[in-house]
Amino acid sequence: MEISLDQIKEKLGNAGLKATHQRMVVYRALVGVKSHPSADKVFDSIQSENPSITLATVYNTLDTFVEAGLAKRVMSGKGPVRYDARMDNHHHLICSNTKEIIDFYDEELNSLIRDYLQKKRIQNFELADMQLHIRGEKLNPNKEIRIK
Amino acid sequence: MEISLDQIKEKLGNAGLKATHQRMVVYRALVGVKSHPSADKVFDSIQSENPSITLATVYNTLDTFVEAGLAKRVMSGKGPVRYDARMDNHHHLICSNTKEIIDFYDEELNSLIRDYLQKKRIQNFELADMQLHIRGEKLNPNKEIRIK
DNA sequence: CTCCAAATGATAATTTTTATTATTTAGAAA
DNA sequence: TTTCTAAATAATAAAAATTATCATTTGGAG
Repeated sequence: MEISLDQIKEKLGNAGLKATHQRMVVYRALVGVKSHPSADKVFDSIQSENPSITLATVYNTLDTFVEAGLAKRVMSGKGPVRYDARMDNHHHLICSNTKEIIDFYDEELNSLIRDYLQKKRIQNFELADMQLHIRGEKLNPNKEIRIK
Repeated sequence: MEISLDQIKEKLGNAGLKATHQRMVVYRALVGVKSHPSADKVFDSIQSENPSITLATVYNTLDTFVEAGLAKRVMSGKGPVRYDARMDNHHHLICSNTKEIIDFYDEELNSLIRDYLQKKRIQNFELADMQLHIRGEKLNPNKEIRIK
């Protein structure tokens, strides 16, 4: 179930962004690639179909998406910044070995943390979002991570 | 209560690292500067007293510290990687406005999350550490953030 | 359709980080 | 204490990541 161009156009519109060809392509790549790609990886993945789109444009576009609330930056430790188009609250398992960033959706955990922070009353700080970085190593790099 | 050179020497020794002058200086700066400095900031802060220490050495040294378990990388979004010498489990409030990274120590929160993850049984993944990135904005950039 | 602010391409430049290699040094062993 | 050696550092250079500049193009409001 790939995202359609119309859906992307709508997303961009809702975010107050012009629906340019470049943005459509970058957004589709970001959603499609899954693995929380770096700007460079996005560039690579669109390169052959769209040779005219510059790496600088990819950077700018991803930046724009982050500003507009269409993507998040995810940090992995070393190396380039990586991006995530999934905006619903979720967490990340970060494998120091394979550099994979694996989504960890867990509504129960979300509310656990959210409620706790709420209770804490952090003053002079408007919370935008929070995510848990769970760092570790895959024991078998070739196998998937199974939760529960 | 500044950390003494002997204490640093001991820390380095325990981590299996030679206690070189450069490492002592970088470590002291890292602990002293508080604000989760970037390599560049560490370099700046030691520069005048230690003009012979190269930026490359600062990078290498910080890297070595991370490998050896004496420091952690902290990511702030944009900009360079920042480092944290505090190794006990704690979280970070990240102000998108001032770029500040503020420590958030909370033992109750730690065990809340730790216990939850334990219960979840994440397979094929050896957990090293976890930290919560709490992103937001200081309402008044000049005032402190108060918790509870 | 026209028009213009906004976006992009095509660089160039900067910033951040890593690599290379000759020289120096901490600390183990004599 | 002195000697010796593997490890660490300085002094680059280079690479990787990111941002800036500015002339040209374009989405979409009117």
